[in-house]
Amino acid sequence: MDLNLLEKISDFEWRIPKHGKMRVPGIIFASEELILNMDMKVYEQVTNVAALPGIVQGSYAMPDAHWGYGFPIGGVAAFDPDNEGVVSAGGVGFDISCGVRLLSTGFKREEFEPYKEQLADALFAHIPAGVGSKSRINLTMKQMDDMLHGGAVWAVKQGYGEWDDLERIEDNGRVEGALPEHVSEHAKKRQKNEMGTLGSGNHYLEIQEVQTIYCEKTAAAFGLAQGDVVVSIHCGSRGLGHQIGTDYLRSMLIYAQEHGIQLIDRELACAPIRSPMGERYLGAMRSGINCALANREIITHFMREVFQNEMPGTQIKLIYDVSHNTCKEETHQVEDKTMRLFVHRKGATRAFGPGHPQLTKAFSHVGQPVIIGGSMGTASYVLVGVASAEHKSFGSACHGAGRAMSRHQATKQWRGSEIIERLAQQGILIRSSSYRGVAEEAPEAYKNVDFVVDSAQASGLTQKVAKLKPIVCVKG
DNA sequence: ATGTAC
Repeated sequence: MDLNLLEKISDFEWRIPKHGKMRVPGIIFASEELILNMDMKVYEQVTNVAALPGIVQGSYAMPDAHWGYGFPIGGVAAFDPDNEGVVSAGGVGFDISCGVRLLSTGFKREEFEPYKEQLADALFAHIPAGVGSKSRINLTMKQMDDMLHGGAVWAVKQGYGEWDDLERIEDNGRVEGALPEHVSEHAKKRQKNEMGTLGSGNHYLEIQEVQTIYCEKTAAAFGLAQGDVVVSIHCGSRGLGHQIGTDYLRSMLIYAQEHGIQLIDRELACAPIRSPMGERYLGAMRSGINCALANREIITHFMREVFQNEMPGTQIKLIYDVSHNTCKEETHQVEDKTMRLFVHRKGATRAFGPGHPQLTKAFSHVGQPVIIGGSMGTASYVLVGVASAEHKSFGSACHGAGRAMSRHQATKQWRGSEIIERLAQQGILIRSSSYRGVAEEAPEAYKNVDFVVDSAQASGLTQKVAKLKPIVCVKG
């Protein structure tokens, strides 16, 4: 991206001044180096989003931003429902409520070391992963609707997961306002036997070691100490979310045509929040969120079964579960006004600071855990929400490393088998059904997650708590 | 991300 197009606010905050059809400025939170390496497409997409009806305050890009469908991945935008505000399927993303959860195993690295090979094999055997992976759970259409209403709460009621998990999931494991009747039959059929599956792409289940602690007090509040063995699960709403995105993108395009709405980019198809189309999408999207929350809960259950078999007596506790592809109705302060807004976070994590009324008791005094999934074989981070993010980004932070290179380009440059061998030499075990998938996820195909997280902290969006180093990675 | 193109 050309720095000459931006106004520098600080070393880590840059403004795209309002021009053309923009209703608000664009703001990119990143170091000069990250911005120089960002695609011009990010500039275009942040600018296009700024022109959507009802957008409030700014169109934001996080330090991990890259080119996405319509909205950039790493994009945050909030809309006023009472002033023409819209909801956009491309603004949520196709993998609705894709997210990461972090769990503690109670083991230290030295205790775990002798078990790592057998755990890697058992997890890979027990948890379905890869393109089109199928589950041993097969839901009826009635059960699908119950799941879409109930999210992780439904999963726990079915015997997958533990009751104590729920208060450690965003929205306590289930969002209100899901309307499964607005999810197509086709979407539900695709998902019937995909509950508890990892999927492919950048999704994974990883066993990690807490390598560095940046803030002892917050780490202790989260239940993390140096040398602890933890598990991260990164996945979303699988075929269901994707089908909802596909269905509503088409419907929103037709809606725009019928209502004479001019779209700068067809990929930004959207509908007013206060319209039948907007309400139907929101109801379907919330069903997608519940599906992803249930999916991560079921995968957690399968993972706990594996630990129970291989290391009997293990108690695995959920630390937190965040989503990073959502649109949520939230209360925010805009200048001196309190507003109800619909906040799109696409490849961006909610990051509420201490004292935020939506946080559960466990985190109300310390701030929300923000879990950053790094790329395969590289570090992940645990961050904490800070109050300053509230007025900067509607309480949002980055979500991962962010791609630096397309999947196609990555497969031309690396071979999966070589990457697995190289990581094995570093003591990192990869288990995957697809060499091509591994090549697409080569560490070098991503931005440096350290730089992304440092930028997020320096720009006042979040604070570092801990750095996690991979030990075992089960990939799709 | 995705039954990696209806």
